[in-house]
Amino acid sequence: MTTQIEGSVFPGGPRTADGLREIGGDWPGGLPGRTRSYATGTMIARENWAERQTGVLLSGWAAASRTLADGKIQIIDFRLPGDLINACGDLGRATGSDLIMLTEATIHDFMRPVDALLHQGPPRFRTMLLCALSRDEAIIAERLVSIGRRDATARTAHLLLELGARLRRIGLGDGTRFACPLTQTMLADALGLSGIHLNRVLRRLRERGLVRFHDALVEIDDIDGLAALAEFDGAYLE
Amino acid sequence: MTTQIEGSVFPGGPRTADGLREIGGDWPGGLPGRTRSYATGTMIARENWAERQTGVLLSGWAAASRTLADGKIQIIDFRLPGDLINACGDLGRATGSDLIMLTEATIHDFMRPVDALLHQGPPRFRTMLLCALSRDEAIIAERLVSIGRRDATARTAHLLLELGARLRRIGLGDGTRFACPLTQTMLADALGLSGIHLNRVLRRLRERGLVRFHDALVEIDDIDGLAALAEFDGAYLE
DNA sequence: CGAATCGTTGAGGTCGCTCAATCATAGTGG
DNA sequence: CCACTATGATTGAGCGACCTCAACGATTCG
Repeated sequence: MTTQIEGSVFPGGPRTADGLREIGGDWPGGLPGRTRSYATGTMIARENWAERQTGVLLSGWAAASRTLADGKIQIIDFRLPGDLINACGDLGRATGSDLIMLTEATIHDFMRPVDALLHQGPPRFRTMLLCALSRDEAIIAERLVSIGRRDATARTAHLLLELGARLRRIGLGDGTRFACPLTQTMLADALGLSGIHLNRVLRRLRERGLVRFHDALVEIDDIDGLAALAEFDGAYLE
Repeated sequence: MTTQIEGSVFPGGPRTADGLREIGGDWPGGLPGRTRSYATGTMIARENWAERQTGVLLSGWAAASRTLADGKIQIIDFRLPGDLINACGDLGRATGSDLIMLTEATIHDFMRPVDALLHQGPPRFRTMLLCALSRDEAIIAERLVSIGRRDATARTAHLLLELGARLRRIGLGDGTRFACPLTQTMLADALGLSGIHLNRVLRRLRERGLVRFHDALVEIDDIDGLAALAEFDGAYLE
């Protein structure tokens, strides 16, 4: 599955996010820190976030999630290349969610408390940190609206459109066709649905000619129809 | 209703949040900006967030919310005294939610783009801004988990416990008994439930001896039972 | 081939929704 | 003082979106 994502759909596509380049460009001495790879399925539990774990996801997909006592899982947000990881881990609060690698992934850790980064890093970094945090919040808020007040169909459509738009911004696809290494169960866990029901929702969306999701590939056939169904407005993604 | 909150339940309680004092303490010249009052029900639509509207809620309750095309409302978060308002309004992204005053409220605007505050303000302010943002995100994420994966009863219990804990931190109540100027409909809109169903949920919680909500007052009778039911852990509130 | 994972479909149950009515309280104008 | 209205809480009845349990097919991998 990972191979599919990394290799076949966008063979020469960029593997590095714009956001990362921006950070690196202004940073004295380039990009200090340590880059590490993680295998698919690696989980960093929320108790294990050390203060130096503020970093950037360079490649691959990950998910911030929570697991409840009865085993139910809620994926809070998917992390795509360029997204900050654990932006505020050492400010005194528990991070609150686990991070699970959904593909092979590489993460660049800045190796410093985020507080030091904030005060000693270049001004541009401060702005970026603020931007990244506020975007995270906007994304989560939008998901909250979806889960709280949209039905399963609109909710699903909305998430697929969001993923397409986010991937397009980092050069992975054109917003209508993109590699998506998620299982239906994972998608359901992000949407607050059961996997079985999501399966039926996807079938209906497919039968209506709106979007197909198969073989780790999302193909949006009617982006206007889908956006209308979901009331999707990508402004919150900047 | 507002009088009830302001006057009777916690007659001498602090009206100013700790967080605000912290900001003011380090700020050169005290607390520059402008303080304005708003009447109950005043709404600042998300299109109207000007860049200078970054500020702090000094008193009263407000709600960040979204209204969908069919009229359904989702309250994304309640804003309590000390909470930042529109922390990232001028960073290029639409704020994404309306702000509605749920009581008479006063907001202190810093009257500068948040970017200027970030770079020119005291270092302590940068840290606070980051803390405030990450806390907002944690709160919203926790609500997302609730709405996505907890049933209506646990969801309701969780929110009431959260409100109690947040209010306690700013000196409004002891976590088990606090003024709450919300209607059941508002509570329902924050929880992704219908008002009618929330009413039944509240009745069941009352009959089980866990919590009572009446006359703009929440009284938690069995905080341990309620926390167990909701799997509540207040660590995400710092 | 056996095991594991994922997707797909059917059947039935339930949680939470919608529609509708009633009651309580407060405010308003005559 | 009393209609009249508006808002919010409460309860009943019926329905539907979504869940759970269960089975089965397809694919991959050791």
